[in-house]
Amino acid sequence: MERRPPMGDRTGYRLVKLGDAMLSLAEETLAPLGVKSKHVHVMETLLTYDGLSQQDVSRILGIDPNVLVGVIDELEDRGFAERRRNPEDRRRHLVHVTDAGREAVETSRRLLGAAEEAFFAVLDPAEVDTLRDASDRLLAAHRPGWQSVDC
Amino acid sequence: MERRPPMGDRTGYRLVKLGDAMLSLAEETLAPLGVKSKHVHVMETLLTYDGLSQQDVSRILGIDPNVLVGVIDELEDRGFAERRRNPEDRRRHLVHVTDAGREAVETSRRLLGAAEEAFFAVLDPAEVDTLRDASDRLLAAHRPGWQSVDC
DNA sequence: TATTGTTATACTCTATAACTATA
DNA sequence: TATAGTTATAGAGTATAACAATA
Repeated sequence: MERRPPMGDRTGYRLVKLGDAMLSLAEETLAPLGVKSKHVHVMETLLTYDGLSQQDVSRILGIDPNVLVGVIDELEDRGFAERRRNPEDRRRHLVHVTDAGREAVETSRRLLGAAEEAFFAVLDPAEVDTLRDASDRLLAAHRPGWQSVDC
Repeated sequence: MERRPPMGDRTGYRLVKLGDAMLSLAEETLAPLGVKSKHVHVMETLLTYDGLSQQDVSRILGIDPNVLVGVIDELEDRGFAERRRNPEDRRRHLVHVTDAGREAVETSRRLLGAAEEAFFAVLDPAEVDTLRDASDRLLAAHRPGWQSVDC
């Protein structure tokens, strides 16, 4: 007999499941690069802003500083980043993204772009626009720190 | 200085964050009832279909049978469900939702409905419809077993 | 004294496999 | 032998607090 979860009608339930699906898509897409999405997020952030401390990165991404330690350890293991002491404040690290790391980020952009394009192919372009726009406004309204963080 | 995560432009990243936000909304809304969303999901499923075994429930909801054991233990602790042996196959349990459980489910529907209405208030009704419809089609296309499971 | 990065700890989730009782 | 429910165990993720080096 064919049965389905009765909460499937609820928009919120669908969006939770859709979020899961998008995360799985990202992780599966990035697996061949030997990294998870959080590694790419950290590298993207480091490449966008100059001279960030680990604290800055953790504030921008909303991940705990103690978690960031492990992520950067793993980036160093893969040769994608290097910790350098900040000479102006020797408590801080300036985390440098290597050429290999930059290349990995560029590949990840290409792979994720293609994966998402395929994923959203079942929708009209106008629907994808609405998804982009509506999710942005919902997060701006309900997630403090979604748009920008002071640091 | 004001800084934001550079991946915030990616639709997939937004939908992951939106899924997180929706899950938090549900858990915070249900907290006063002393249950998490998974407990409500199990009760909703039991109330919708008669005579389900725990295996059936775990197939419909996509949660592992060993996890379901703990969820039903907790529902019994709160007086929301009772395990009864199936006399036709004494290996199986018929899980019965008590009156208190049924009442909790009804309250949860009311609370979640109100919480979602407030959450989506920043959108036009047409945008909410698109969100509902697009998420359904994306899940149908990419999540095997989203629509229905055989059991 | 306060802050940055790090380590230690505990708690939750999840996934796998082993075990029991029934069939 | 196979299945339903249960238990045991290990791994990942997360959150909190303590700690060393530096300011």
